[in-house]
Amino acid sequence: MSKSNRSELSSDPEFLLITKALGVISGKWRLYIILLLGDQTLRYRQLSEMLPGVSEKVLASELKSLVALGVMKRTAYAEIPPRVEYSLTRKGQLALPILRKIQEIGQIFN
Amino acid sequence: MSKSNRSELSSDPEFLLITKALGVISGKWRLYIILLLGDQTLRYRQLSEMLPGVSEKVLASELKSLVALGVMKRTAYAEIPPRVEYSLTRKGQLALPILRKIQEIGQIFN
DNA sequence: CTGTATCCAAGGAGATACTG
DNA sequence: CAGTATCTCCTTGGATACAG
Repeated sequence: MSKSNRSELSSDPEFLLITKALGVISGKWRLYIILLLGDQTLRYRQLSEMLPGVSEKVLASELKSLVALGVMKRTAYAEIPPRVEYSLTRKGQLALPILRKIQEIGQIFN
Repeated sequence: MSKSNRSELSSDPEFLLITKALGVISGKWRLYIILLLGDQTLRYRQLSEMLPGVSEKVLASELKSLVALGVMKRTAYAEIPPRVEYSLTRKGQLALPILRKIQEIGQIFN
């Protein structure tokens, strides 16, 4: 990383990229949820069961954020009872290999 | 990521790795600071000048955390005025290529 | 020069009850 | 089944003054 002195970090393109990336992965559960989904398609209930200890409110808002960020897509079926499925978007799948690499960082510092 | 149902996520080794990794990179400035340092050795003042808008308290506590995590090492010289140099540890250098990759995630979601 | 000590505000995360 | 709505913390990040 080379740096020319700017008066504001917010005008540094690299800083903006890093901030964007952190938006995708940071949060206590966010990265874990993405890796958990992986290449699968899962229903809300399935995700919820795979995340014991994560409250409804937290899971729902994380999923909503991930959809807004363009990481996941949400597909709702007009059935009763309701069925909603989550899967990674194309962008999410593109990022997946790098996201998996992040676990290696955990290994290095163990 | 395959999941067997455990009652607690905290007993899932993958969750622990991810949490550890997040500890290294998450925080508004942490990842940026690591990449900024890169292969160089820099003094406190140099880092401070490269991070306009980051207060002394925040920079100092981030550096302290990074040292505690084993990402950076701190070398103090018994001189007047004091001189302190920061550089990546071996582990930090090991992680560096992956950390750089994280910027690509920012690119994907731009 | 290289940091600490305080105090404060804002947002993230959690518990619980309720709804379409 | 798939979420919202509230209400509470708790932690992170920031401003500023001070210290070794």
